[in-house]
Amino acid sequence: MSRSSDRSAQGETLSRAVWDVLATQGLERLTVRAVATAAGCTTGLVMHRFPNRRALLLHARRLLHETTRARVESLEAEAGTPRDALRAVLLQGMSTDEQTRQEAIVWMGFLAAAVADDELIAEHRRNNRSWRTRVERLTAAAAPDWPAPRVATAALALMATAEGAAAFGAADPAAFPARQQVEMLDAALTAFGLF
Amino acid sequence: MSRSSDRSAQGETLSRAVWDVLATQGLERLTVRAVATAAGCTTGLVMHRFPNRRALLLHARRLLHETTRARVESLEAEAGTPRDALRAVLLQGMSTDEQTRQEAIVWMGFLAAAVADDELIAEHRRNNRSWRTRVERLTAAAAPDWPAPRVATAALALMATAEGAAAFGAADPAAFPARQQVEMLDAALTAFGLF
DNA sequence: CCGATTTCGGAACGGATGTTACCGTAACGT
DNA sequence: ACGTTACGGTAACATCCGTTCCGAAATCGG
Repeated sequence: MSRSSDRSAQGETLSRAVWDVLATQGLERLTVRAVATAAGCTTGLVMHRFPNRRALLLHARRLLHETTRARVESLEAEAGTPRDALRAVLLQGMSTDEQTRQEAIVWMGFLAAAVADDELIAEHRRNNRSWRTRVERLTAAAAPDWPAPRVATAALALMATAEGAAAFGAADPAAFPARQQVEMLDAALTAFGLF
Repeated sequence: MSRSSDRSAQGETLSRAVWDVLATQGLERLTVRAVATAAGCTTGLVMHRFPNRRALLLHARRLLHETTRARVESLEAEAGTPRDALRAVLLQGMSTDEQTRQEAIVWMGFLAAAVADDELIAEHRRNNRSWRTRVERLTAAAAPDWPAPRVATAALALMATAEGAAAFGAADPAAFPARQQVEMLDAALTAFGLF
């Protein structure tokens, strides 16, 4: 990494390195040295950008949320109908290609790391609740005449379905290929009357 | 741990200690010493029972699968109807009480550990595929007149829903209490015409 | 162009980790 | 009762970890 005064760009590079290590080597090998190597710098730079390892992870976690939020909002804007928006937003959270599969692995890594980290678990809960609010809003838009409790239950079921599919596809892509995940999502949307 | 010649019981005690540490301290603190402390013994015993740390984790992973398999078969036997069996079996895989919530956390820990461990990921895939076969069988029994593809898709959706609910409830039990998870499962079963 | 200041590499340190070797001791056969 | 054996605790080892520190290099102000 060449010398640069753009600190936020460095934070992003390092966060990407965190994702890289998490996706390819797992949480157990997510060391400051491994992140530095993946970013092409030394531990010195990492520890000058972040006060400690936990802050590095927390920043990477936040940037992951911000990145997916931006992608989701873009998908939502591009969608023609509310039902298309709901489907597209749920689909991007599953393991349907190498990109989303790696994100699912990274997601799991952060979740496992959050067990022993108050700030990480708080961050996860904040983000996941905002994710839930979004899915509920999209579900309500896709079924405008539903009462709120029905919307909430269906939204929760769809969230859980996508999350589970992401985990399955991430851990065993051969057994849960993209096509099956898509068919499953469409079957769920159809079953709930949202497709 | 008092001296005992029952090696398999020790293996079970140590595996339980692995689950304990995984549930309360997370994968990052899952060290041989932490396991020994949780089991009330020293590292010496641990390393006499298992050739290395990986073998310890693998054994604990296998025992977890065996334990849940036994519980699931018991639930299946006790159920009055195929639909009750399907519902009960799915429900035990979610985070509806402290017991199952901890299991979900442990499950995630093993999954995160499997990223960097060939044997663990192979074990996970084996177990998860057998789990899938079971849910498909239960779904077929609950809807005898469905064609196989429909059974497979619905079973996958239900598995994913339960898995996602387990993850949500494990990470944020306040936001995803047992009642909401049960309502969600029942809504999904109803939507698929299996309740 | 030069001194001051920031930025970063890289060595170093204390501590933790997986693993090994060793030693006391309880259990067991004779 | 006694020697053997297996078992488990203890300590040590090499390595790796997060973090600190200092010097060098780059950048900036004049």
